[in-house]
Amino acid sequence: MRIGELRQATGVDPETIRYYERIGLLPAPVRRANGYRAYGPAHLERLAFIRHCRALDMPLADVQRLLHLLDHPLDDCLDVDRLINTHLAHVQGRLQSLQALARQLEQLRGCCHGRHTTAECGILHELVTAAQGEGCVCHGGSAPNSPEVIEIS
Amino acid sequence: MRIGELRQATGVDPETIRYYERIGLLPAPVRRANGYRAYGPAHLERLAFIRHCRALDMPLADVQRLLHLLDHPLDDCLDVDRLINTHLAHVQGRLQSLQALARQLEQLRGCCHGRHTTAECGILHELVTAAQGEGCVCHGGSAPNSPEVIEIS
DNA sequence: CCTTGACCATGTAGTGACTACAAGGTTTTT
DNA sequence: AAAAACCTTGTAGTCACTACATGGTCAAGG
Repeated sequence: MRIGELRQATGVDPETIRYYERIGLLPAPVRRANGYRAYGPAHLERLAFIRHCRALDMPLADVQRLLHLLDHPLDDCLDVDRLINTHLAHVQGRLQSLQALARQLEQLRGCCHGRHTTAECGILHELVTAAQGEGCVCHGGSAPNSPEVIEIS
Repeated sequence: MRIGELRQATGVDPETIRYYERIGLLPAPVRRANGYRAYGPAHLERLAFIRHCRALDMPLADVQRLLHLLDHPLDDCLDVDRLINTHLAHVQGRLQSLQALARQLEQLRGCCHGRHTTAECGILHELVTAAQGEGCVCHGGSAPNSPEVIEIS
Protein backbone atom coordinates (compact mmCIF):
# COMPACT_ATOMS: atom_id res chain seq x y z
CA MET A 1 0.00 0.00 0.00
CA ARG A 2 1.04 3.58 -0.65
CA ILE A 3 1.28 6.16 2.13
CA GLY A 4 -2.17 7.51 1.31
CA GLU A 5 -3.72 4.08 1.63
CA LEU A 6 -1.99 3.67 4.97
CA ARG A 7 -3.66 6.88 6.04
CA GLN A 8 -7.01 5.50 4.91
CA ALA A 9 -6.40 2.39 7.00
CA THR A 10 -5.12 4.11 10.16
CA GLY A 11 -6.27 7.71 10.02
CA VAL A 12 -2.70 8.88 10.47
CA ASP A 13 -1.55 11.80 8.35
CA PRO A 14 1.16 11.00 5.78
CA GLU A 15 3.34 13.77 7.19
CA THR A 16 3.12 12.12 10.59
CA ILE A 17 3.90 8.71 9.09
CA ARG A 18 7.00 10.11 7.38
CA TYR A 19 7.90 11.80 10.65
CA TYR A 20 7.74 8.47 12.48
CA GLU A 21 10.01 6.99 9.85
CA ARG A 22 12.44 9.92 10.13
CA ILE A 23 12.84 9.49 13.88
CA GLY A 24 13.24 5.73 13.55
CA LEU A 25 9.91 4.71 15.05
CA LEU A 26 8.53 3.12 11.90
CA PRO A 27 10.94 1.10 9.73
CA ALA A 28 11.63 2.56 6.30
CA PRO A 29 9.57 0.62 3.74
CA VAL A 30 10.80 -0.51 0.34
CA ARG A 31 10.25 1.84 -2.56
CA ARG A 32 8.50 1.33 -5.83
CA ALA A 33 10.19 2.15 -9.11
CA ASN A 34 8.86 5.70 -8.93
CA GLY A 35 10.18 6.27 -5.41
CA TYR A 36 6.82 5.92 -3.63
CA ARG A 37 6.88 4.14 -0.28
CA ALA A 38 5.36 0.63 -0.39
CA TYR A 39 3.96 -0.55 2.94
CA GLY A 40 2.97 -4.03 3.99
CA PRO A 41 0.65 -5.36 6.70
CA ALA A 42 3.49 -5.33 9.25
CA HIS A 43 3.73 -1.55 8.89
CA LEU A 44 0.01 -1.22 9.33
CA GLU A 45 0.12 -3.23 12.53
CA ARG A 46 3.08 -1.33 13.89
CA LEU A 47 1.53 2.04 13.11
CA ALA A 48 -1.71 1.00 14.81
CA PHE A 49 0.32 -0.02 17.86
CA ILE A 50 2.07 3.35 17.92
CA ARG A 51 -1.20 5.23 17.65
CA HIS A 52 -2.77 3.14 20.37
CA CYS A 53 0.10 3.91 22.71
CA ARG A 54 -0.12 7.60 21.78
CA ALA A 55 -3.85 7.47 22.53
CA LEU A 56 -2.76 6.28 25.96
CA ASP A 57 -0.70 9.48 26.07
CA MET A 58 2.64 7.72 26.12
CA PRO A 59 5.61 9.71 24.92
CA LEU A 60 7.18 8.40 21.73
CA ALA A 61 10.30 7.43 23.67
CA ASP A 62 8.21 4.97 25.71
CA VAL A 63 6.56 3.68 22.56
CA GLN A 64 10.01 3.18 21.12
CA ARG A 65 10.98 1.08 24.14
CA LEU A 66 7.82 -1.03 23.89
CA LEU A 67 8.44 -1.62 20.19
CA HIS A 68 11.97 -2.69 21.00
CA LEU A 69 10.65 -5.15 23.56
CA LEU A 70 8.17 -6.46 21.02
CA ASP A 71 11.04 -7.01 18.61
CA HIS A 72 13.04 -8.91 21.23
CA PRO A 73 10.60 -11.45 22.64
CA LEU A 74 13.12 -13.00 25.01
CA ASP A 75 13.66 -9.85 27.03
CA ASP A 76 12.33 -9.38 30.50
CA CYS A 77 8.71 -8.30 30.59
CA LEU A 78 9.20 -6.64 33.96
CA ASP A 79 10.35 -3.60 32.00
CA VAL A 80 6.94 -3.40 30.38
CA ASP A 81 5.26 -3.54 33.76
CA ARG A 82 7.50 -0.82 35.16
CA LEU A 83 6.94 1.40 32.14
CA ILE A 84 3.18 1.13 32.39
CA ASN A 85 3.22 1.77 36.13
CA THR A 86 5.43 4.83 35.79
CA HIS A 87 3.23 6.15 33.06
CA LEU A 88 0.08 5.53 35.08
CA ALA A 89 1.56 7.41 38.05
CA HIS A 90 2.36 10.26 35.74
CA VAL A 91 -1.17 10.35 34.36
CA GLN A 92 -2.70 10.20 37.83
CA GLY A 93 -0.54 13.07 39.02
CA ARG A 94 -1.61 15.17 36.11
CA LEU A 95 -5.21 14.21 36.73
CA GLN A 96 -5.01 15.53 40.27
CA SER A 97 -3.54 18.87 39.32
CA LEU A 98 -6.10 19.22 36.54
CA GLN A 99 -8.90 18.64 39.03
CA ALA A 100 -7.55 21.34 41.32
CA LEU A 101 -7.32 23.56 38.29
CA ALA A 102 -10.93 23.00 37.24
CA ARG A 103 -12.07 23.84 40.78
CA GLN A 104 -10.14 27.12 40.70
CA LEU A 105 -11.57 28.05 37.32
CA GLU A 106 -15.09 27.25 38.44
CA GLN A 107 -14.68 29.54 41.42
CA LEU A 108 -13.33 32.21 39.13
CA ARG A 109 -16.24 31.91 36.75
CA GLY A 110 -18.63 33.00 39.44
CA CYS A 111 -16.82 36.29 39.97
CA CYS A 112 -17.89 38.14 36.83
CA HIS A 113 -21.42 39.41 37.23
CA GLY A 114 -21.80 40.88 33.78
CA ARG A 115 -20.82 44.42 34.62
CA HIS A 116 -19.70 46.57 31.82
CA THR A 117 -16.05 47.56 32.07
CA THR A 118 -13.06 45.39 32.79
CA ALA A 119 -12.15 47.81 35.56
CA GLU A 120 -15.04 46.39 37.56
CA CYS A 121 -14.64 42.78 36.41
CA GLY A 122 -14.68 40.37 39.29
CA ILE A 123 -12.63 37.76 37.48
CA LEU A 124 -9.81 40.12 36.65
CA HIS A 125 -9.94 41.49 40.17
CA GLU A 126 -9.72 37.98 41.58
CA LEU A 127 -6.84 37.08 39.31
CA VAL A 128 -4.86 40.15 40.26
CA THR A 129 -5.34 39.82 44.00
CA ALA A 130 -4.88 36.05 43.95
CA ALA A 131 -1.57 36.49 42.16
CA GLN A 132 -0.43 38.68 45.03
CA GLY A 133 -1.75 36.49 47.81
CA GLU A 134 -0.37 33.32 49.32
CA GLY A 135 -3.28 30.96 48.81
CA CYS A 136 -2.89 30.57 45.08
CA VAL A 137 -1.63 27.73 42.96
CA CYS A 138 1.46 29.51 41.78
CA HIS A 139 2.93 29.96 45.25
CA GLY A 140 4.48 26.63 45.95
CA GLY A 141 2.36 24.17 44.03
CA SER A 142 2.82 22.39 40.75
CA ALA A 143 0.79 23.14 37.69
CA PRO A 144 0.11 21.35 34.45
CA ASN A 145 1.73 22.56 31.31
CA SER A 146 -0.08 20.94 28.48
CA PRO A 147 -0.69 22.57 25.16
CA GLU A 148 -3.55 21.01 23.31
CA VAL A 149 -5.74 18.00 22.97
CA ILE A 150 -5.11 16.17 19.75
CA GLU A 151 -7.75 14.36 17.83
CA ILE A 152 -6.90 10.84 16.83
CA SER A 153 -9.48 9.89 14.25
CA MET B 1 15.41 45.49 41.33
CA ARG B 2 17.67 43.45 39.11
CA ILE B 3 16.47 40.36 37.26
CA GLY B 4 17.88 38.08 39.96
CA GLU B 5 15.97 39.90 42.66
CA LEU B 6 12.83 39.56 40.58
CA ARG B 7 13.46 35.83 40.54
CA GLN B 8 13.82 35.86 44.33
CA ALA B 9 10.48 37.64 44.59
CA THR B 10 8.54 35.53 42.11
CA GLY B 11 10.40 32.26 41.69
CA VAL B 12 10.55 32.78 37.93
CA ASP B 13 13.80 31.98 36.19
CA PRO B 14 15.63 34.95 34.64
CA GLU B 15 15.71 33.17 31.29
CA THR B 16 11.94 32.87 31.42
CA ILE B 17 11.60 36.53 32.42
CA ARG B 18 13.72 37.61 29.46
CA TYR B 19 11.66 35.29 27.29
CA TYR B 20 8.45 37.01 28.40
CA GLU B 21 10.01 40.34 27.53
CA ARG B 22 11.14 39.08 24.13
CA ILE B 23 7.65 37.96 23.15
CA GLY B 24 6.12 41.18 24.40
CA LEU B 25 4.35 39.81 27.45
CA LEU B 26 6.36 41.78 30.00
CA PRO B 27 7.25 45.40 29.13
CA ALA B 28 10.95 46.06 28.65
CA PRO B 29 12.29 47.73 31.79
CA VAL B 30 14.71 50.64 31.87
CA ARG B 31 18.39 49.80 32.00
CA ARG B 32 21.06 50.80 34.46
CA ALA B 33 24.29 52.40 33.25
CA ASN B 34 25.86 48.94 32.98
CA GLY B 35 23.02 47.57 30.87
CA TYR B 36 21.34 45.54 33.62
CA ARG B 37 17.55 45.50 33.62
CA ALA B 38 15.97 47.59 36.40
CA TYR B 39 12.51 46.41 37.42
CA GLY B 40 9.91 48.23 39.50
CA PRO B 41 6.94 47.01 41.53
CA ALA B 42 4.68 47.18 38.47
CA HIS B 43 6.80 44.53 36.79
CA LEU B 44 6.64 42.35 39.87
CA GLU B 45 2.86 42.56 39.92
CA ARG B 46 2.55 41.86 36.22
CA LEU B 47 4.88 38.88 36.40
CA ALA B 48 2.95 37.45 39.35
CA PHE B 49 -0.24 37.84 37.33
CA ILE B 50 1.29 36.01 34.38
CA ARG B 51 2.50 33.16 36.58
CA HIS B 52 -0.86 32.87 38.27
CA CYS B 53 -2.59 32.57 34.92
CA ARG B 54 0.01 30.03 33.80
CA ALA B 55 -0.64 28.08 36.99
CA LEU B 56 -4.25 28.00 35.79
CA ASP B 57 -2.83 26.41 32.63
CA MET B 58 -3.77 29.29 30.38
CA PRO B 59 -1.81 29.63 27.17
CA LEU B 60 0.30 32.76 26.97
CA ALA B 61 -1.92 34.09 24.17
CA ASP B 62 -4.83 34.16 26.63
CA VAL B 63 -2.67 35.78 29.29
CA GLN B 64 -1.71 38.37 26.72
CA ARG B 65 -5.39 39.12 26.09
CA LEU B 66 -6.14 39.40 29.80
CA LEU B 67 -3.20 41.77 30.27
CA HIS B 68 -4.50 43.87 27.41
CA LEU B 69 -7.91 44.03 29.05
CA LEU B 70 -6.27 45.02 32.33
CA ASP B 71 -4.48 47.82 30.50
CA HIS B 72 -7.73 49.06 28.97
CA PRO B 73 -10.15 49.26 31.89
CA LEU B 74 -13.03 50.60 29.79
CA ASP B 75 -13.26 47.54 27.58
CA ASP B 76 -16.06 45.06 27.84
CA CYS B 77 -15.54 42.51 30.60
CA LEU B 78 -17.70 39.97 28.78
CA ASP B 79 -14.53 39.05 26.93
CA VAL B 80 -12.95 38.02 30.22
CA ASP B 81 -15.94 35.88 31.06
CA ARG B 82 -15.89 34.20 27.67
CA LEU B 83 -12.18 33.54 27.88
CA ILE B 84 -12.46 31.91 31.29
CA ASN B 85 -15.43 29.82 30.23
CA THR B 86 -13.72 28.62 27.08
CA HIS B 87 -10.65 27.76 29.06
CA LEU B 88 -12.66 25.91 31.68
CA ALA B 89 -14.42 23.88 29.00
CA HIS B 90 -11.04 23.01 27.58
CA VAL B 91 -9.72 21.91 30.96
CA GLN B 92 -12.81 19.84 31.67
CA GLY B 93 -12.57 18.12 28.33
CA ARG B 94 -8.99 17.20 28.99
CA LEU B 95 -9.92 16.03 32.46
CA GLN B 96 -12.46 13.61 31.02
CA SER B 97 -10.11 12.10 28.50
CA LEU B 98 -7.42 11.78 31.17
CA GLN B 99 -9.84 9.89 33.38
CA ALA B 100 -10.66 7.48 30.58
CA LEU B 101 -6.95 7.12 30.05
CA ALA B 102 -6.22 6.28 33.67
CA ARG B 103 -8.92 3.61 33.61
CA GLN B 104 -7.39 2.04 30.51
CA LEU B 105 -3.95 2.04 32.05
CA GLU B 106 -5.23 0.51 35.27
CA GLN B 107 -6.81 -2.32 33.30
CA LEU B 108 -3.60 -2.78 31.41
CA ARG B 109 -1.55 -2.94 34.58
CA GLY B 110 -3.38 -6.05 35.66
CA CYS B 111 -2.39 -7.94 32.51
CA CYS B 112 1.26 -8.62 33.29
CA HIS B 113 1.58 -11.50 35.72
CA GLY B 114 5.32 -11.37 36.11
CA ARG B 115 6.14 -13.97 33.53
CA HIS B 116 9.60 -13.93 32.18
CA THR B 117 9.76 -13.03 28.51
CA THR B 118 8.04 -10.21 26.68
CA ALA B 119 6.68 -12.80 24.25
CA GLU B 120 4.31 -13.91 27.00
CA CYS B 121 3.67 -10.47 28.47
CA GLY B 122 -0.01 -9.81 28.98
CA ILE B 123 0.36 -6.06 28.72
CA LEU B 124 2.13 -6.16 25.39
CA HIS B 125 -0.35 -8.71 24.17
CA GLU B 126 -3.23 -6.48 25.24
CA LEU B 127 -1.67 -3.46 23.56
CA VAL B 128 -1.15 -5.25 20.28
CA THR B 129 -4.61 -6.76 20.08
CA ALA B 130 -6.31 -3.60 21.32
CA ALA B 131 -4.58 -1.61 18.59
CA GLN B 132 -6.15 -3.92 16.02
CA GLY B 133 -9.60 -3.99 17.58
CA GLU B 134 -12.43 -1.51 17.42
CA GLY B 135 -13.04 -0.84 21.08
CA CYS B 136 -9.89 1.15 21.74
CA VAL B 137 -9.32 4.81 22.32
CA CYS B 138 -7.50 5.41 19.09
CA HIS B 139 -10.40 4.37 16.88
CA GLY B 140 -12.53 7.46 16.90
CA GLY B 141 -11.86 9.07 20.24
CA SER B 142 -9.76 11.99 21.32
CA ALA B 143 -6.65 11.73 23.42
CA PRO B 144 -4.56 14.13 25.43
CA ASN B 145 -1.22 15.19 24.13
CA SER B 146 0.64 16.77 26.98
CA PRO B 147 4.33 16.49 27.59
CA GLU B 148 5.25 17.18 31.13
CA VAL B 149 4.13 18.78 34.36
CA ILE B 150 6.12 21.87 35.19
CA GLU B 151 6.95 22.96 38.67
CA ILE B 152 6.10 26.53 39.52
CA SER B 153 7.90 27.29 42.75
C1' DC C 1 46.23 44.68 42.39
C1' DC C 2 44.55 40.25 41.12
C1' DT C 3 41.61 36.54 41.14
C1' DT C 4 37.51 34.12 42.04
C1' DG C 5 32.82 33.69 41.88
C1' DA C 6 28.28 35.36 41.29
C1' DC C 7 25.64 37.93 38.50
C1' DC C 8 24.18 39.97 34.01
C1' DA C 9 24.00 40.55 28.69
C1' DT C 10 23.04 38.67 23.90
C1' DG C 11 22.09 35.22 20.62
C1' DT C 12 21.32 30.62 19.12
C1' DA C 13 19.73 25.98 19.34
C1' DG C 14 17.21 22.21 21.52
C1' DT C 15 12.84 19.98 23.51
C1' DG C 16 8.12 16.87 21.81
C1' DA C 17 5.15 15.68 18.53
C1' DC C 18 3.87 17.08 15.15
C1' DT C 19 2.15 20.64 11.21
C1' DA C 20 2.70 23.51 7.27
C1' DC C 21 4.73 24.96 3.61
C1' DA C 22 7.73 25.14 -0.93
C1' DA C 23 9.19 23.16 -5.08
C1' DG C 24 9.12 19.60 -7.78
C1' DG C 25 7.94 14.66 -9.89
C1' DT C 26 4.06 11.04 -11.03
C1' DT C 27 -0.34 9.18 -11.86
C1' DT C 28 -5.08 9.32 -12.70
C1' DT C 29 -9.04 11.52 -14.32
C1' DT C 30 -11.48 14.54 -17.20
C1' DA D 1 -3.86 17.86 -23.24
C1' DA D 2 -4.84 19.69 -19.03
C1' DA D 3 -6.18 19.46 -14.37
C1' DA D 4 -6.49 17.04 -10.08
C1' DA D 5 -4.74 14.26 -6.81
C1' DC D 6 -1.03 12.00 -5.26
C1' DC D 7 3.91 11.39 -4.07
C1' DT D 8 8.89 13.09 -2.99
C1' DT D 9 12.42 15.95 -0.23
C1' DG D 10 13.67 19.52 2.77
C1' DT D 11 12.93 23.29 5.77
C1' DA D 12 10.64 26.09 9.07
C1' DG D 13 6.93 26.94 12.35
C1' DT D 14 4.22 25.74 16.70
C1' DC D 15 4.28 26.26 22.40
C1' DA D 16 6.59 27.59 26.47
C1' DC D 17 10.28 27.30 27.81
C1' DT D 18 15.37 25.52 28.73
C1' DA D 19 20.22 25.18 27.92
C1' DC D 20 24.22 26.68 26.21
C1' DA D 21 28.12 29.64 24.37
C1' DT D 22 30.48 33.77 24.86
C1' DG D 23 31.46 37.74 26.99
C1' DG D 24 30.80 41.97 30.21
C1' DT D 25 30.23 43.71 35.36
C1' DC D 26 30.72 43.74 40.19
C1' DA D 27 31.82 42.66 45.22
C1' DA D 28 34.70 40.10 48.38
C1' DG D 29 38.98 37.84 49.70
C1' DG D 30 44.02 37.26 49.51
